[in-house]
Amino acid sequence: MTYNPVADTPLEGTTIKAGNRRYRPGRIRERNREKILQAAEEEFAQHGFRGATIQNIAERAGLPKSNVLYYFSNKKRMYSAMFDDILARWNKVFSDISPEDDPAEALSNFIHTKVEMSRRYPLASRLFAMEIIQGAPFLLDHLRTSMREWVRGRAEVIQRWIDDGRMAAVDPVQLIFLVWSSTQHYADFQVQILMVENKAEYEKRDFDHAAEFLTDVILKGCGLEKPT
Amino acid sequence: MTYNPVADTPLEGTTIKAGNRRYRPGRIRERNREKILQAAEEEFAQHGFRGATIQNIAERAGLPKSNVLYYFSNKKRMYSAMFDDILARWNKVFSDISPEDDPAEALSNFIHTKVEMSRRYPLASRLFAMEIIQGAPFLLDHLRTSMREWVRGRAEVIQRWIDDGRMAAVDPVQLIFLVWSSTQHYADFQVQILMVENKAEYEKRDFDHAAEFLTDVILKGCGLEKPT
DNA sequence: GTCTATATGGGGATAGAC
DNA sequence: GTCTATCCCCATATAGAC
Repeated sequence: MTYNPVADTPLEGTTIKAGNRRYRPGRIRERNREKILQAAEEEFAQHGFRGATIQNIAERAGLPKSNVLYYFSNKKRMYSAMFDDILARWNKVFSDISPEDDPAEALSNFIHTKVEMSRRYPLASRLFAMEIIQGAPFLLDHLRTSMREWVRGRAEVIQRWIDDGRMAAVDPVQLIFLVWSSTQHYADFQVQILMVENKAEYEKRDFDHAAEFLTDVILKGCGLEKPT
Repeated sequence: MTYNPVADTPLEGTTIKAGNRRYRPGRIRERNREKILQAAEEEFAQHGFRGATIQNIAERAGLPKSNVLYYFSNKKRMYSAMFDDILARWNKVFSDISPEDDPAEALSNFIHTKVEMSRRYPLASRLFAMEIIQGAPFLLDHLRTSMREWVRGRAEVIQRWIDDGRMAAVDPVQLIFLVWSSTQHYADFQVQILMVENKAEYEKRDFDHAAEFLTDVILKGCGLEKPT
């Protein structure tokens, strides 16, 4: 495999002079990359890594196949780049908890944020689920390092709350799993939920309702009063 | 496509006489079908419909590829047959609820049964999750009919309990989703859970612990006392 | 019943014209 | 930077030998 010096390189913010015109290098590149990553998210989320085809991604993006392979030299790199994108996006939205917080309020926030994520980024959620189900070949390292650390940190905070008698004594790690699973379900199992409820598509209030329900049950289950 | 008169036909329990020996027709067939379906479960669960290959299924089953295609005339039929198998298996294990039951006991049973399913049939759970995430192309009809009816029936029972003041007023359908999502999570996201908890593999007690945790929180969340 | 050989199509990836 | 043509491999599926 020959190394493509242009593909897979991040963008720079500089401008250069070429011929007579001043232009931002990579303007088109930037837009095409975005279109491709968006299309890849759809395709990979629906068919998994092996089931996805570059041809389909190209069609979804409205670009010729070779163009896609020009921007991302191969399928694996495209898949990785997509996850970098998603993880970065998640880190931005992300809200943390600390021992000083009110447990009820913090937990309620956590649930609402996660439900909102399911609403706004259902594809990302499904993609992630798909990757985990497949054995996390690409994300194994992330799970073992960043995610493990994240869970440990949050679990410690919850344990502090319990030790201080501010909530019922439940396993903190299991509690995190419970919030994850119950909230992601609305994105990952969307089709099932819609079919069972006989709906054509989700509305905003469905998510609000789900968030309320989960907050009610989980907080109460942890011996907490719902915050006003 | 020519119709294969042997492939995809169910077995019969009769015996016939051929030449001198009396033998059960399809003994080998039966065993091979099972081996193939087992292998298909692994392969499809890991890679989805499009990502799975017949070659891989054959290797997992320890049979030549053509042999696999002899028993299941094509990929789609093999995929369908596998789901028929799984749904039948689930229906067998399945325990129902009725308005006369004690809510706490019934809900606790439901949770424990589902966790046990995740433990015993993780592949089936992942397969199902994968199919739903992909938009349920094969199971859409099942979701729209059997599953919808099932949920409605159970939701009615739960609503009766609520109307009779035997548990807190929570949305019955959401409650079913909550039990589904939180219990299946242990099968579907196994890799993530193991990585986060820094474990090499699950043990029986992990599932017992999970079931206890979920029963604690969800029952309490529904204003119920845990049954002894 | 079982396996080999093969037809046919599509997939990823590259070379090179424009 | 962009797109066409093409290579090579692997997939499904079938025909037919054993």
